[in-house]
Amino acid sequence: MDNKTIARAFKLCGQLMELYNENPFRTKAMASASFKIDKLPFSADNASLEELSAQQGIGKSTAEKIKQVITTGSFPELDELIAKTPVGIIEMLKIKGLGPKKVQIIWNDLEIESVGELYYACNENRLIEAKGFGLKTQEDIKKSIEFAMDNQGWFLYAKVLPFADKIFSSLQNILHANQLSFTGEFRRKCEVLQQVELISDAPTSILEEAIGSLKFESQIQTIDNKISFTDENACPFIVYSSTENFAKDLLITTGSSTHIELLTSIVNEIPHGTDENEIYKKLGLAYIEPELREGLDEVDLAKQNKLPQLITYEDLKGTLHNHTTYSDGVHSLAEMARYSKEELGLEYLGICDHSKTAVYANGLSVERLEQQWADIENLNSQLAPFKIFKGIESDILSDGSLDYSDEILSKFDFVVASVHSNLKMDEEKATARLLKAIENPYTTILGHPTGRLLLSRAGYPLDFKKIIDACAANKVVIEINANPLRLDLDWRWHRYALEKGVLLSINPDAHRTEGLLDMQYGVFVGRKGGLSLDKCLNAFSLEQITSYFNSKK
DNA sequence: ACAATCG
DNA sequence: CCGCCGATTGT
Repeated sequence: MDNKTIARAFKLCGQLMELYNENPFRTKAMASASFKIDKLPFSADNASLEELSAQQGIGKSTAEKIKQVITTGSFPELDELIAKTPVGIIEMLKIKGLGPKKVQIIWNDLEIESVGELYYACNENRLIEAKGFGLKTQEDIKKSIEFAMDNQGWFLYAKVLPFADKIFSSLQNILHANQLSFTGEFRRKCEVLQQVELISDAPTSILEEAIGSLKFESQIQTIDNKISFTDENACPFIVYSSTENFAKDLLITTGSSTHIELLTSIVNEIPHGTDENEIYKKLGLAYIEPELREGLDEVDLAKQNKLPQLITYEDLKGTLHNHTTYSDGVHSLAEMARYSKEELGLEYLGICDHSKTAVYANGLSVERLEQQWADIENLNSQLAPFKIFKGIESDILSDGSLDYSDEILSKFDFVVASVHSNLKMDEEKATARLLKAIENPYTTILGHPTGRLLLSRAGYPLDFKKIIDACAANKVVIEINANPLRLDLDWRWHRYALEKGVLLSINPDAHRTEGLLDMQYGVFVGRKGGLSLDKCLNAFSLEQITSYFNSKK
């Protein structure tokens, strides 16, 4: 179990305690325990009680509760609170704009106990009757509920990946005599998906037996050649039996419906073949990587044999945009650097802690910046030829300006500019704000352009063409934020950016050493977008990127 | 710390 | 009716 999941249990406990007006000191302690667990520099899963309680702010009783969460998923106090609370009330706490105080009013005064009822109340204009609620809040809550409803049944790729891999390897062990492959959205590496699909050339009866032998709580259903069940996140899994022609069925189930339509506009019936390569060849096309089979321009490109050579994880030579304990990261500068150099074999590391306005994230004052620079220079002499670049994740302030004076900005090797505050903007305002930041001569990279959090928060609307055109004109690189919750810039805009000559950068936005591994997710969506290594800033060698940064100055 | 909202 | 304070929520 990861620290985030444990932290969530403590957070919920704190919120429920507040909902029932329990002792505010105990409530605060619970909330701070949650924060603390989230920021632990090691996995609580394999830490001892002593190690845990040695942490500032975690006592013996919290340490014991942590262990209980790891083994049982909860602890007695939380269980009791959950037991006396309707599920709908707990769901409300997850809606943006609703905290314990507001939910208490909704429950007690309006006697609403489910998110569905709450939605009706918004539509009937009844929410404004409650104290603390007005028209604006009602609209925000309504939008939040609608966003949540739209995302029902969708799952984060990264969240289902571990379970999908587990199923795959278990099945492969049993079905070693047969072929087995992921297919569908999962094989296309879609950032969010509705189901994980697999396909095998084993007959249904054998597949059924193999799946049955895995240990599942969920029910297994078989219809024709499809076997379905759900995983612990309630994500549906479908396994197809393809006894007839594995390669053809794999191809047909992998591509999006538009991709398949484009293929069937070439020939009525997709031909058979020993593998996908041969089938594409029969269609007069170059082999199309699964990630690209979305029905954009890939079929045309394959026809002209102009498909890009897609980037791979191994192509990445360094990593930009990462945090340390100087701001809100959990690992020190030295730990981040050593991990990048020794564990990942990278040539360089860009450090971009938060700028001074991001106080909630411990953003750096000019004094602390200077300390960090000295720290970096010291480490650089120790770790050479490995290089740490002095960067910053500068807030784009409400008026579009950056967060330090030009004099300070000029001292960074590079600057990632991103929006963190005042996210509620219309398209015109958001576009103008970003344009101003892009036109700032010190901006090197535009960070997470839309501010979206997949399945949790919509980004602000943008005129993407204007933004990308401005990046081209001002030679600003656009980030592919590789955090699996962001994956922003969205891959659907990569092609346009690349056509305009804009470079992209796969940035993990890591807040701990393992966060650097998120670059893999960035590579997946970069491949969907058609990114090749020569257009990816952090696929540049140390020498190349050094001269790139210098040429910008 | 700071912004938006509300009474 | 305007604008300030305190509370709530999010970043």
